[in-house]
Amino acid sequence: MARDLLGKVLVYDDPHGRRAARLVEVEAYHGPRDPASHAHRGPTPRAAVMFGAPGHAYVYLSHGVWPCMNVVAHLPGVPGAVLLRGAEPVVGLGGDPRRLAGPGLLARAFGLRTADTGADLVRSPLHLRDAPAVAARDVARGPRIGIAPSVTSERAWRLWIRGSPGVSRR
DNA sequence: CGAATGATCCGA
DNA sequence: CGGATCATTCGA
Repeated sequence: MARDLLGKVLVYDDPHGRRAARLVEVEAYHGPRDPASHAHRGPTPRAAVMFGAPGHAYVYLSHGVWPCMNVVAHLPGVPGAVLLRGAEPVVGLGGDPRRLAGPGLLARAFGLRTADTGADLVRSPLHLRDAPAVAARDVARGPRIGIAPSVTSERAWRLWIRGSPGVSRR
C-alpha cells in the first residue's frame, strides 16, 4: 500500500558513495483499471515490469528529461506501482529538501536512469530501508498531480507527510 | 505560459 | 515510419 512507503528511506549505493532520502510524498497507480497508469494499456515493453513481482523499480523518462521512479506494488495479478514524488535528504544529497520535491528532481538527484528499471529494491544497491510507520494524523492525501480531473477526481491517491519541505510545491 | 527533449505507443 | 503524447520543471 502506498502509505506504507511514507517515511521509508530510499538508499542508493554506487561507487561514489551512498545517497539516502526519507520518502514524504507518493502517488498510487492502479494498473489496467486506472487510465493514468502506464500499465493501463497492458504489458508493453516499458510497462512490463509492473506486471511482475512487487518490490522492484520502474523508472521511466518524463518529457524527455526527467527520470521518475516507481515502486512496483500490487496485489497478485493486478499490475500497479507507486510513484515517488518527494523526499527529505538523509545522506549524500545536500541539505535542501526542495531539491527532492518533485518526482523528476528526486530521481535525478539519485542519478537514476531508465536502465534502473527492474532493480530488486530489497537486494540491489538501490533499495528501501524500513522505518517506523508515520502516524495517521501526519499523513495528508489529495488528488494526483498532472492527471485529468475526470480520471483522478474521486481517487485521492496522492499521499504526503503533512508539513514536510520535501513535498512537491504546486 | 511555453519551451525543452526523447522514449514510447499507436495508427497507417 | 511519423506524429502525438507525456505520472515535469524552470524561467520569462
